[in-house]
Amino acid sequence: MRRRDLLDFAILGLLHEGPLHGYELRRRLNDALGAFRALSFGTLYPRLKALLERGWLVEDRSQAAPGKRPRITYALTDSGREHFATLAAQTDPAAWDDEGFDVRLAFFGHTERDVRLRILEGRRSRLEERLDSMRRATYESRERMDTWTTELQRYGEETTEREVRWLSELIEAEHHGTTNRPPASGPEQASSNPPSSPHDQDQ
Amino acid sequence: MRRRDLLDFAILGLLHEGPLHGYELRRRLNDALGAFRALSFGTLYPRLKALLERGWLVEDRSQAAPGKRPRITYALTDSGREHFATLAAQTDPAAWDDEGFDVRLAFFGHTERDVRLRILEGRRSRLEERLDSMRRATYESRERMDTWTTELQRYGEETTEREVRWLSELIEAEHHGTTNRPPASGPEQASSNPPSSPHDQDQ
DNA sequence: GTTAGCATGTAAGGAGTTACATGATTTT
DNA sequence: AAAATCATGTAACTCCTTACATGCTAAC
Repeated sequence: MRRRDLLDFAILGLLHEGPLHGYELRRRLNDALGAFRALSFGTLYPRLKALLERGWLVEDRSQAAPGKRPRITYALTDSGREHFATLAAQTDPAAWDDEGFDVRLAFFGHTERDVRLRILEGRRSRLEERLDSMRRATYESRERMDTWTTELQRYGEETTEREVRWLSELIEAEHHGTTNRPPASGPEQASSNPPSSPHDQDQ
Repeated sequence: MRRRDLLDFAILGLLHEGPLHGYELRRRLNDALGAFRALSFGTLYPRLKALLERGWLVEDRSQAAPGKRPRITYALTDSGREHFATLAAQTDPAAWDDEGFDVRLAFFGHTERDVRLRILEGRRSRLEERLDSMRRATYESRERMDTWTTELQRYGEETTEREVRWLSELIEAEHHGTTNRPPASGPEQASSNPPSSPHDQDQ
């Protein structure tokens, strides 16, 4: 899944909840998903056009009251749903690198459990590798490091360790969970606790 | 300071410790600095050429034993040192966005204290704004969120809060610190503690 | 001997931001 | 009345990764 597909995946995923127009789509992409933090219209609109051409979306311009700027809403087609499912089933390394992981996680509600587990575990190994190389770099450069470089590296390592712990908790939760696919339909009370996060007590 | 200058800044900064060749420079950029995690040679080498042309660096090909591949080392010129200092004095928003902050922090040893403070505070406000918009997004979407979306947002907020606390500690340390510019020359014992990090006890 | 790491470079292609262009509606 | 936000789009530009090309040296 290359960069481009990731955006497609996110758009198609968001539209599972119902039709949206470009502006709103961008807001969700930027605010909700950690990734695409600075997605611009210059990227989004041309991409929406491409998705239309492939038949994954249909547009609805009927909202345009005469004399008003058209407010175009986009809706998922069956083919688009299918394409999303194909992407959601993929478990290549792109699913767990910095680029893709957040987006994939955001749509775990539409992802099979075994795929979820592979992605979480892939992400964890990736971070563990990174932690190794960070520690090696810290060790190798210990001579020439000043206060801030040291602090930056320390914080970086701590952050990565923390994320590894978090992933381990999510993986644990997946193993214990009974549902394979919690209904993405009915919104659930936020009070529930499946991935259970005993974050503030641990360490 | 745009993207491009940031790479220049990092290269020039690294060369303050002494001449390096391209391959090694890349290793340092990738390993030590959190940013440029995947800087490729296709970016680095052309950039080094550009820095040569501007007179900020000089190359030394004399290491090339006959019949051997040349191992070109790059060294800082006075003009390069000057340009680095100019960049190090800048305190525009680019210094505290996701792109630039880590790199700027990595070279705080060559940065004046008032500049350091402005950058740290700029970064903190930036993150506080982000936190606000994350919380707003969480609130607005509370109806339609499934378990994983919730968890992703919770973790994101927690991570950002943690970074804000970290910055506050660094800012505190800057206010209390007596030295304006800890000697970037003599490598100090890693055991020292200026930005002092009582991380594992707090919260 | 063959793989992995050291070492330098170029060319093409992809991807996305910035800037521009336009205009309505809501808030202050 | 002005400013902010909603809303859609295009074009130019920048930048970077990927793939290619070459060849040495150390380790297994």
